Amino acid sequence: MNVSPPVTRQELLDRAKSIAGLTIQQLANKSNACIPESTTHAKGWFGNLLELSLGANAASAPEPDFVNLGIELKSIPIDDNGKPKESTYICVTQLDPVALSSWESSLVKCKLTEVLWVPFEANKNTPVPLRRIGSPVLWQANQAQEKQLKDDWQELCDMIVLGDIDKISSSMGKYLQIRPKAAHSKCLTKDKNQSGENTLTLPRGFYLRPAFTYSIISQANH
DNA sequence: GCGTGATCATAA
DNA sequence: TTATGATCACGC
Repeated sequence: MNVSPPVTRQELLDRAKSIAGLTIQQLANKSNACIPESTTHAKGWFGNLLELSLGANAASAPEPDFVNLGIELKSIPIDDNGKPKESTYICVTQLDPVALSSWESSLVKCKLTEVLWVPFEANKNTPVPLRRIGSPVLWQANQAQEKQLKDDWQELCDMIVLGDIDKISSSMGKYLQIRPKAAHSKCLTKDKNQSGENTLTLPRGFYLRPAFTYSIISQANH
């Protein structure tokens, strides 16, 4: 099945609503997709199926999934209580001071301008095909949320620009955190900070803490 | 290696 | 039980 990109945000939301309540098995059938027995070696599998099902541009580029709408698609695993099981990956942490000069032009803000969150059951005791898809939430940060994200981002980026990236801990940041994002811990990328010569460091990414994503997806019940 | 999609596995 | 640090798969 080849799904064309949605033309309007309402169309996108309608499509997401139409798959809410389905099991992963039912959604996979629509796309003639095979379900992995375990997600251990297919970590991004559901996210990819969701993109396919909703008509996202399958490009692996640092831009929103629905470029024409400026909307990012995120699947989010929840437990029996509806709480996120994991933090949510946003994007890589750029190490170029120029790219980090302002929140307004940051990759993080770009990705989080508007997000379609699609929760799904991820209880270990439930076989993958029987897990159900939840109600989608189309979200934009309110003023308080954006301020906190910006503050976290600014604090973390200040450290990167100053050459203190190795001092950054995942425990920093209230909503936003920086953690490793690589194939393995031996990966290296160039770190061109203000302190002088270029060094190599482990690639990292920005993540949203579960407490924050929970406040977002529970908006649906407010 | 970089960027996409993320979850795994173990220490705290 | 939770969160940090590490890792899996894929296209290019």
